[in-house]
Amino acid sequence: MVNKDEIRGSVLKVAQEIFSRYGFHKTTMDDIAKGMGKGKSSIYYYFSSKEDIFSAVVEKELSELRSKIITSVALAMDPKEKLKAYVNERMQGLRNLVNLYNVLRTEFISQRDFTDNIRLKTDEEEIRIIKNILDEGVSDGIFHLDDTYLTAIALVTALKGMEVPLVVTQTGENPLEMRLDRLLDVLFYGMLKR
Amino acid sequence: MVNKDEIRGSVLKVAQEIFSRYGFHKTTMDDIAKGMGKGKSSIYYYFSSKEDIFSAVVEKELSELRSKIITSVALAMDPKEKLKAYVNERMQGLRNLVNLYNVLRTEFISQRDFTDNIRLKTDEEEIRIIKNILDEGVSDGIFHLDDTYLTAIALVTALKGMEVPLVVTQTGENPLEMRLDRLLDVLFYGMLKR
DNA sequence: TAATTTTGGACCGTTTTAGTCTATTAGTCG
DNA sequence: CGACTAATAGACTAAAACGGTCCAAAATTA
Repeated sequence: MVNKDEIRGSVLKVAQEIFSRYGFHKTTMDDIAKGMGKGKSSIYYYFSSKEDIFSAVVEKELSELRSKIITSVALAMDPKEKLKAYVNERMQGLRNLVNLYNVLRTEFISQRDFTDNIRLKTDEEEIRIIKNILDEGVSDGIFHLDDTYLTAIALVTALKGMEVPLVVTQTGENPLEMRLDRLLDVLFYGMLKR
Repeated sequence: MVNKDEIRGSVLKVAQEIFSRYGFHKTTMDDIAKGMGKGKSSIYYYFSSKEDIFSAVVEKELSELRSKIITSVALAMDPKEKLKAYVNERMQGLRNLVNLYNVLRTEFISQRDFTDNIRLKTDEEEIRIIKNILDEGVSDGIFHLDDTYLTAIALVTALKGMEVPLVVTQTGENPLEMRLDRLLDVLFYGMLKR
């Protein structure tokens, strides 16, 4: 036994690439096995099903983004900087996640349970993180908000809505960044004014 | 009847995009039909088979590249400029063709007849075009060549060989252009030197 | 209205697919 | 070496997806 987790990791690496390229349904277990240079049975030795691999890929991507965001936010000084850091990190991670999100959106429409579970978990976590930042800002007297929870929801919803044009306009200059900056300006204006 | 050829054209447009994204085998007739917002039967009303559509896509792409090259070459003044124009146009068209060529290379290894037919036809046409340019240059006393046919074959072979690294390094700077320029220099040097 | 073009949907035989089973190899430890 | 375990390949199966057909119903044209 070399290292089971290590091989599991490289399976996920291979799978992530193929999944994000071809989508869930067009990716076959044989594709992944071939990408590993092994037989299909070997893959089933490390994972119990195709969905198992896919969930693991999504989870891995999410947790990587999560930890990046957390450290980046922790390093920022005041709440305003933290929020900016959060949005920046999220935008970076977005590019990696876009394909997977896209897969979820386009391919699991008929399998609602699966999608909704992941999306719901993600959304709630994001809302919580942003709400914490906003709360901190409010108690510091920097933000002026009646309801930080609702504001966090609005921000997350806006961010999610922004993913679509990113998918559409993958090449050339990226209009998302500009729009997110504008959004941020508007939000800051709303929060900071009087 | 609106215009049968028009609809055929838009089917090809849709098919070209899906084929070059997913490859031949991973593209289903239902994908193409869905891309057209129609049922599968409608597609079979305009085309007789999946391979029929694929061939038509390749042919269309080739003829577009062909006419571009021809006009560009015709506009150039002397044979040296014509050869340069040819290579430049071919490089441009290459980017559109790369995916399709890639599909042919990677997916039709087991279906030799199909691939060889298309490749052979293409090669012979390219060789003929280049040979004509070289002949013109020789009779004008600009190129010094013993066998323009063999030289044309060498050039086509070289150009074809160049496609592979283009596929591999699609993003960022494109090493192909540099290498083609070098190749052209070398060829010109060989042809022009006393 | 009648004739023709175009379409959706059910359908069919075949191929591909996710997943299983088993036998075999490679590696470890005493 | 020999016994045990980890890891793999490959044949296999049931179910799904696939390319392609058929036909009746729209939609269009005349």
